[in-house]
Amino acid sequence: MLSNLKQNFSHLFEDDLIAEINQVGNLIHVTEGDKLIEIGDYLRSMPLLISGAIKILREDSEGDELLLYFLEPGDTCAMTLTCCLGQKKSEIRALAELDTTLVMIPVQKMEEWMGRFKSWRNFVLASYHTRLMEMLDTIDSIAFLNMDERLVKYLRDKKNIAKTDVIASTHQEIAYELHTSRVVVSRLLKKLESMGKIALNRNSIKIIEL
Amino acid sequence: MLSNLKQNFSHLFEDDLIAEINQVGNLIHVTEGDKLIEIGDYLRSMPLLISGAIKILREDSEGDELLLYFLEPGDTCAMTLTCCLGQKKSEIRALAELDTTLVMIPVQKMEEWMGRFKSWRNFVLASYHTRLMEMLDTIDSIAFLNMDERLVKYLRDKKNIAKTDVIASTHQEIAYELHTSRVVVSRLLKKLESMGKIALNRNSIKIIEL
DNA sequence: GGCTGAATGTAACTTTTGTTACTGCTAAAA
DNA sequence: TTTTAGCAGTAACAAAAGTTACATTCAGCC
Repeated sequence: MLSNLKQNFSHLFEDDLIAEINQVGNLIHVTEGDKLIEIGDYLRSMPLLISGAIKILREDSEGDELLLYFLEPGDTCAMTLTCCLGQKKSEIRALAELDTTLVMIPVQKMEEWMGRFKSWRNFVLASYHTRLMEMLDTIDSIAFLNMDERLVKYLRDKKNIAKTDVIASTHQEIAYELHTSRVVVSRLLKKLESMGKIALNRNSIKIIEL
Repeated sequence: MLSNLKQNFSHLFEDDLIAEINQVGNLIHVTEGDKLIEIGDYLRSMPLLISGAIKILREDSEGDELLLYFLEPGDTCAMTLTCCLGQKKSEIRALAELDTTLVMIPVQKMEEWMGRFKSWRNFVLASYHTRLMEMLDTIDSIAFLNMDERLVKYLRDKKNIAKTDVIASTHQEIAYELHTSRVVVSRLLKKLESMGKIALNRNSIKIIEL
């Protein structure tokens, strides 16, 4: 575990802290599609992402979803931080977007480290910063962009996260994450295809140039 | 200033910290409509809200606005926190919604206090928590609600912030903050009036029952 | 090979939101 | 008092998004 940890976090944490994380952290692997957090869960540990990607989703009153953002290696879940510290229920759902490896840190430790390690404090604050910025970005998208532009952004994000030009999603799945309907997604995808920007196949979309 | 401080923050901070805030903090008053932060500003101090209210706005590429949320007494600006610590430009605009009193804390102090005062750490973390929750709420509104519901929510919020049933805004102002057009706002307000929920007057809206 | 269920394509229509254009009203300035 | 600028009301239309309904295609299974 140490080697993996260092790869993503050594530039952030001093060796002492890395060693402690190595001691108390719990290394876990999850597979694409696995659920990590459900809305309403109480959380007792926070994740440090070693590899893979996690998607964070919000749910409306009808049970429909909206993709908020992705977590990538080196990230932690800011929502979890605040939930742990405040003993609050989770307001979001977290699913593995890819096969993912993470280190789980017990709440007590993260509180203790806030006092002991300046680098930990900075990491936690920086995490909040990036998360607030991601949320702003999400707000920009849904408030300022039309669905066709949001779809293009979504495809770009997916491509960057999975590091591949072929996105393995159905139109229905995309519709869920953008909080719209399958018909709308099909319509707009077709338009993108006719513009030569993507190629459509059953269960997958190839990005040509976006 | 001490007395004001204690009123809003004494349950959060130990006396030592209150005393220090009293020493290094800079008490300022602003009038409704005053601009506190512009997009792109570098921030060198963080505000603690004593009285009044601040509205936080986001801007799109065309220069149009969107109301994100309000800050109330006892709050601080989470965006400012991250900007200060990360030496980043502000991503938001802050305007005085009401006549407002705040204490400005220099960046160096807030960093120092993070190490020295547990209560300060908790306050900063709790601030991030509430702000993330507010942002989630904003996302819920724009992603899941129709304009008529958003308008109702907006009017309720305004009423609660100003603690009055009469909202002194033009339709144009409301349209800016909801990122829609004046005609749409007029239309929906008229509908609310015909349902007996509000009463419309020039430059003001009286909330009857929402 | 034929069956089946999921995925996709598409037309037709509705609803919601945004836009344009013009009206009249009101408060404050001249 | 008259003028004027900003505010509000509303009709008519356009665009974006959501809905319904049905046809077609495809992969995997029997």
